[in-house]
Amino acid sequence: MFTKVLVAEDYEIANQGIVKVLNDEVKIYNIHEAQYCDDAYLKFRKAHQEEEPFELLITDLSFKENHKVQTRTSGIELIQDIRKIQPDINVIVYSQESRPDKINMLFQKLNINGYVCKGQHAIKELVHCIQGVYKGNIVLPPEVKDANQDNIINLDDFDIMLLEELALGFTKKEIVQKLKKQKISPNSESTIDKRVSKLFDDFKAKNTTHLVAIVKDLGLL
Amino acid sequence: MFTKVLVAEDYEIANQGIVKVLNDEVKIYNIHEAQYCDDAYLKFRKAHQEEEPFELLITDLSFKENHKVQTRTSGIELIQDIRKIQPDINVIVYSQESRPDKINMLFQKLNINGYVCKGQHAIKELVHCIQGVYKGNIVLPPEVKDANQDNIINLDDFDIMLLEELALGFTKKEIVQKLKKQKISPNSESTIDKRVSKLFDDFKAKNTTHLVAIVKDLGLL
DNA sequence: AAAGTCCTTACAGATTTCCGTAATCGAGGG
DNA sequence: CCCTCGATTACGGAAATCTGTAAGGACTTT
Repeated sequence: MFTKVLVAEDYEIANQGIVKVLNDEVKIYNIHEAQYCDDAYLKFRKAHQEEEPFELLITDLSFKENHKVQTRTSGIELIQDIRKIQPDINVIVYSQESRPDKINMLFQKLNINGYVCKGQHAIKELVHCIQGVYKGNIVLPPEVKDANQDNIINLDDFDIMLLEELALGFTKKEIVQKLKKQKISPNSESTIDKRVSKLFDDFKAKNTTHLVAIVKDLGLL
Repeated sequence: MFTKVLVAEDYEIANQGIVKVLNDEVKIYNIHEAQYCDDAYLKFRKAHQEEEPFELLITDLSFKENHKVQTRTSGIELIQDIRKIQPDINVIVYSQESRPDKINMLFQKLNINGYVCKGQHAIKELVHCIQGVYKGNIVLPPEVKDANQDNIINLDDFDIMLLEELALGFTKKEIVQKLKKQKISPNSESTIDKRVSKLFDDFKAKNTTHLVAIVKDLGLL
């Protein structure tokens, strides 16, 4: 089993809960805690420099900013930064987020090893996840397994970029100009039209405003 | 101090944490727990019928739906339903939500007595909140106190309704028709235009799509 | 009573959206 | 080689958005 673990979670009650679960259920005792993203990063770098690296990172996604100045505001950045130092580190994300698209994004873009959803069965799922990751598996939460069958709309980077620009209030003409300036193709207004129309169909949206509202609700932006 | 308390919180680790805090810090021992909204409601009604009512409800806002069928999905409905039975019950909401507008809404629309934000200092804040509510005070979280000074954009129900309709993809003409059908005034297209333009100014939005995106991000919808 | 303010409403024009049709181009299969 | 398919692009027109100006009513202030 893993011997040295870092838990990054700003919510102190949950932080204690995780430690307790690791102790009682998984028999891991060398556990370091961090309530701030920056703190987690520093602890990680120190351990790596001293050649006693962590084997597993369990982290939340969102960290509240408060009096202390934080350069990393989200667990995503933390994971990216830590992976730069130690690419093979095992990462389990432990977060409130339950939207399948967003969770899938974590697996695809960050190559995390496991995900546990804060919720009613967090203890059981966390134990199962740690054991699975230790065996080298990718452990999806039940929420995603269920949803993964159908209902997946394949959005490429261009679609996402379009949605982001639209959500920022840019007109299609402005987007076209940006694309031409950056020499990204396709970059004609009519293609943008077509693409967005396809998104209307995909998400059953009536117009651009509706589309952005839907996508925001789904957590894709 | 309060003697009989109901804790409604689906996240089991947090649930245990609250009980522990109430025991250790506030010396409350008659604590009943509920992991489901419906469960909380039934326990409450039973206690009230047996004339041993709860004095305080501590509840989360969001409850995950799962295998069990839940008629109440949110803590808001739970509070409303419980208030119908026992209007003077003290209610403390204990939730992830940190956006001032949303928290303010809870105080204004539901007349809750206190709010504690899940976070780094949840224990201290929870204790402080319970003690304040026991003295008959309304206890705002620090997040809201800080933000309440400036930065508040006053949205009336009409504005919210407009934003909701726009986010649902209705055109202004459709909204006008709805309003006329429901005999709600104002209901002219030009007033709708003016109102939305004012919202543009308030939120520094470039167009309707941008506006809805901003408002979604702020959590007002 | 007069002046000022705020909200509602009407109207008009420039711009943008939305949704057709149609032409072009490149990749791949028969 | 030709044909098809999908993606890109061009173009056009009805509808909707956005932004002005202006006028009327309710209310307050002086």
